[in-house]
Amino acid sequence: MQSRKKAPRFRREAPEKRRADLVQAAIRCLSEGGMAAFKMERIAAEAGVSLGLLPHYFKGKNELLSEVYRAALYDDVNRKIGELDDKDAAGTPAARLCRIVDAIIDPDYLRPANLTVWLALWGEIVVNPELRLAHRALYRNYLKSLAALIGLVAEQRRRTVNATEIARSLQALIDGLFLERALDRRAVEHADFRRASYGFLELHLGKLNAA
Amino acid sequence: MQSRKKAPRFRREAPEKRRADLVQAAIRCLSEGGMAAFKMERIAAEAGVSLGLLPHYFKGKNELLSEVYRAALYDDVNRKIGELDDKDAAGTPAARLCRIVDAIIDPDYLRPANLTVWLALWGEIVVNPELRLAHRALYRNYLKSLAALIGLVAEQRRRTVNATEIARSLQALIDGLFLERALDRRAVEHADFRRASYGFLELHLGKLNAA
DNA sequence: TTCCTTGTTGTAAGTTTTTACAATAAGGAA
DNA sequence: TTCCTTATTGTAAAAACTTACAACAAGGAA
Repeated sequence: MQSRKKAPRFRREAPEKRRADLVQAAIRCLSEGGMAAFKMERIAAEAGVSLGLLPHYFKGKNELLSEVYRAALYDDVNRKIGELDDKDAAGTPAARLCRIVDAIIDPDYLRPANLTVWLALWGEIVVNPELRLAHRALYRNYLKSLAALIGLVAEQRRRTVNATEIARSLQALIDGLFLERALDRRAVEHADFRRASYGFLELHLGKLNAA
Repeated sequence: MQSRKKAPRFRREAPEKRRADLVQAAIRCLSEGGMAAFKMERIAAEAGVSLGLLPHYFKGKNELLSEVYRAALYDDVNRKIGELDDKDAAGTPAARLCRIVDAIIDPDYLRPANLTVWLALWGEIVVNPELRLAHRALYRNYLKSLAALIGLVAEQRRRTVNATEIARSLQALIDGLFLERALDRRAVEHADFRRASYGFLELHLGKLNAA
């Protein structure tokens, strides 16, 4: 009676995959409803599993939140740092800088839904000492690498600039526009990000060959 | 026996004053612990009243949050709009612009604790349709006024600029630095705000006589 | 096929937080 | 002073949420 073979009531997943799925589901919840939507039951539903599975994978809400931070911000920023610090990277420093800027203002990355996640995490980072320390170390590292590359471009062009300050202001400008976009989707187009960020950089470094 | 006159167990306040006090207490909670600290009992304690008083003044948590939004952001931005739109304001347009910029980067205003409140409210605005609509109307209005003043300065100086874009980028730059400061208090000094904002404006409008 | 490991479920207990309300008393009015 | 209005309290019911756990079953191993 093969046709009577009952369908399994649930699917057993490899722990690593399930864990990653749960984190992704949590991120989706954050992007839809901010911290208010970061509820165990909702996350389980979003992942298509029962509530009872969560404590099996995460000791508590806080551990899940840390994992979300790691998956959403940490890995992302670290990828940029990796690219920034890649000494064997192809192209001139200016070309590498353009690649990084393009990555930072990637349209897919600047989705308002994505900023909803950032806002929620920032709101937590500011208030959670553990996350705050981790984030500071990460972010300083990132800005340092960005500043180093900017300094390299300036050096090649025989320009004297405050690379640290330019890097910080560039990131601030982009974050600020990102925020405006999240609060008012139609307020900022992707082209605005390009004009603002490249415009700002070129004021200090001269023409960059943006793609 | 006058000396035996028992001390009152509580003080009766005028409803308007008590209401305002409660909202201020809520803001203080937000600034200390973000949305996680936006709890009825904690707010009552912060205001020095009993938990039971809150439902007497606010139909629910959401109503209190709206009041907080009004008190913390709405009034604040409206004050700036009022100053921006004041046709009888003293001084040249450039001087007025400097006054506004100084107000935006007021050290007292840029306290990290204050940004904690903004972060919490932004996180809510993004997710709460009612707040979002209110905030958009308010903010567009603000940027429009700021752009108008910038346009006026440019006109006087016979410069052709995209005032709307400059206004938006200026605010984005400041917001972004504000955010960095909140996440890492020592990362951005007040002088950095001055240099960044005036530097940015002067690139487009020429020298401004910052105080 | 049968067995065994462990991922998964359902439920319920425990905890925190919000909301409701009857009783109390502050403070002005008469 | 006495009375009256209503701001305020204390408590408890209700709701929302997290955590714990015993029982079940998927799916690979033998």
